[in-house]
Amino acid sequence: MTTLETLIELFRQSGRKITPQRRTILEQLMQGEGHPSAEELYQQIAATMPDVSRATVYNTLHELVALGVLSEVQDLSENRLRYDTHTEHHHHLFCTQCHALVDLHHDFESLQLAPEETAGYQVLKHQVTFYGLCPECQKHETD
Amino acid sequence: MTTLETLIELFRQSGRKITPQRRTILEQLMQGEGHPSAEELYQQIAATMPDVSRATVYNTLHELVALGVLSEVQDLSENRLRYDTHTEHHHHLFCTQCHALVDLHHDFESLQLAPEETAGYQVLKHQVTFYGLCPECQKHETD
DNA sequence: ATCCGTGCAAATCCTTTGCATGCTC
DNA sequence: GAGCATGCAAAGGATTTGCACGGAT
Repeated sequence: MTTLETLIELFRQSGRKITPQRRTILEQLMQGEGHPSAEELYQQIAATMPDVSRATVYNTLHELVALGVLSEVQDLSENRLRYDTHTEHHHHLFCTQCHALVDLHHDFESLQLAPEETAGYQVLKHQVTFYGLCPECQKHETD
Repeated sequence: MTTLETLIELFRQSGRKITPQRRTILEQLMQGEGHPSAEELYQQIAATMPDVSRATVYNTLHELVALGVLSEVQDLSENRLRYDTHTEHHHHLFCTQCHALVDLHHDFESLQLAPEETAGYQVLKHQVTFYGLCPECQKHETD
């Protein structure tokens, strides 16, 4: 997780301008807990800043992804993108039924590939996704 | 990988009907190598069966996912779904620049979660994604 | 003063849906 | 023959784009 100040500094240093809209978007992202979609974020921003444009929200999200401080995850159930502020190394628990997504912090040390396995890729990081049923969906399993 | 015959049998046993369209779609999926999107698949089918409807392709893909013989994977660059016929246990190599996706068969034995780490999830399987640069994008890195 | 960022609205792309017809079982 | 699958076209939803105006540096 990055702090708001760091983000603003990052924007400035990359020649981008800090506008009230962007500041609000960054604040919302930093204080949020989950993996918001662009629309959800837009709704939150619009609550305090009624005239924001969806285009501005999308635009800012793309900037953040380009800066590497935000990552996109696909939401298969809703068929849209969600955004994750945890760009540091972490993993996911994914419910195959309701598609809920939970962050998981755990260090798997043994995930190295032999050079001949990488298909020529220069591997920079990895992520493990565990698939299964979340507590809620396990309850409904008995139906 | 499943065989065409197995799939057809699976359709029949689940009370679904086998139509020429579905047969063609299954054939294309089985003989393809990559991770096609619905549209790419539609184009391939349309080459030999000009009147197929996109709706039929989407419909059949959903049936296959429901039957568990096909899995959806995210394509962040094009913002659409891709389909993977390899539902058996395997992993992915993903290029963060061009978003190319390569299958990787390797058994990581030590990927177990302690009960208290699972957030109540009943974990059924896991997948490791390695992020990095594919050979092509490494070449362009020197620009 | 210079540009970049914004809002608006239209456009685009992927995917879903409704309905009448046709085909599998 | 019964009921599901199909094709078509329109609808829906997420995201992108063009453009003139306004604000940050």
